[in-house]
Amino acid sequence: MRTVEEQTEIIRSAGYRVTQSRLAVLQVLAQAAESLDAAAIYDLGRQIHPRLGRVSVYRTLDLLTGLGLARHVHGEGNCHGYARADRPEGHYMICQDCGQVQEFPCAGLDDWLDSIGRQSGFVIRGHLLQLEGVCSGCQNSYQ
Amino acid sequence: MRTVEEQTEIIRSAGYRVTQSRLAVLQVLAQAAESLDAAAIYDLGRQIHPRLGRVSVYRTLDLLTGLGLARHVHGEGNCHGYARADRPEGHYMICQDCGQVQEFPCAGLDDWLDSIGRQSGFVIRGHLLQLEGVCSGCQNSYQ
DNA sequence: CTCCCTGCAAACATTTTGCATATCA
DNA sequence: TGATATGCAAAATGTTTGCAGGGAG
Repeated sequence: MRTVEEQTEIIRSAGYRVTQSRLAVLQVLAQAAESLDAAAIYDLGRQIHPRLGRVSVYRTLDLLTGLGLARHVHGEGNCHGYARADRPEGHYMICQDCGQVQEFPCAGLDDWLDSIGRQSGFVIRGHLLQLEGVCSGCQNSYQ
Repeated sequence: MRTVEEQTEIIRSAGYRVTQSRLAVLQVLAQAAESLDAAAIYDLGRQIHPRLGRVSVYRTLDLLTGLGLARHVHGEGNCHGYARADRPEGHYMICQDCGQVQEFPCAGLDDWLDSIGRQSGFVIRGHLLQLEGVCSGCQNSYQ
């Protein structure tokens, strides 16, 4: 889990400025366990930086996505969500109850994908594996 | 691969009417190998049924999705795409070259998902596995 | 001090709703 | 024939662009 300071250093060393707007979006994504859409990031970001504009949210999300600090979360429910990206993209679990996005161990997946590719004749260049279910925290809260 | 006739029978037996608009959308999805967004379905559908309206495209896609005859295709490129659905949803491959969407054999996936659930404490209720790559047809055309 | 980045407003694109009419069963 | 589904128009929603001013380096 990268700190916000480490993230700002990535922005700076890529030649971009570290601004109030960008910091606000970074902090919102860092604090939120669940994935958020642009509107939610805007609302939460205004609590940190009241002058934040919608436009900067979109532009910042593009920037962060390009730098690998954020990523899209797709799916039936939240098609336009964004979450911070710390690890290799492509695998995550979304809790249907609390909306939290978490990574999961993916040992063995690449081997399985290789065999799928061989069977189907498809050259696999990338994948998106998203699980939906209930996280351990929400399971406990039902007791 | 269900025929359009079989699909219309599913619509009819679910208590819905088989209309020109719904037929046009069905035929567009049946003819298109790749996933299409609402605008593309509208354009192509008008060639079949010129009086087709945008609204009916949206409403028909909702209906077909509910009946399991169509499904959303998400992903970085085409986040709002729709494709016909013939088999259990959740697994498909998208060709980065021609845009074709195809199913792939998913033997062993459920076992793997079970082990992921056990390791992570996550109760897995559904999954979305989307592979991106090059289909065998497009590989051949490079030769 | 300079240029990048911002926020506002407006343009633009996409999806949903209201309602009178057409059409399927 | 009667209820469902349609298409138009307009509203609502979500995203992008133009531009003058502000803030990071």
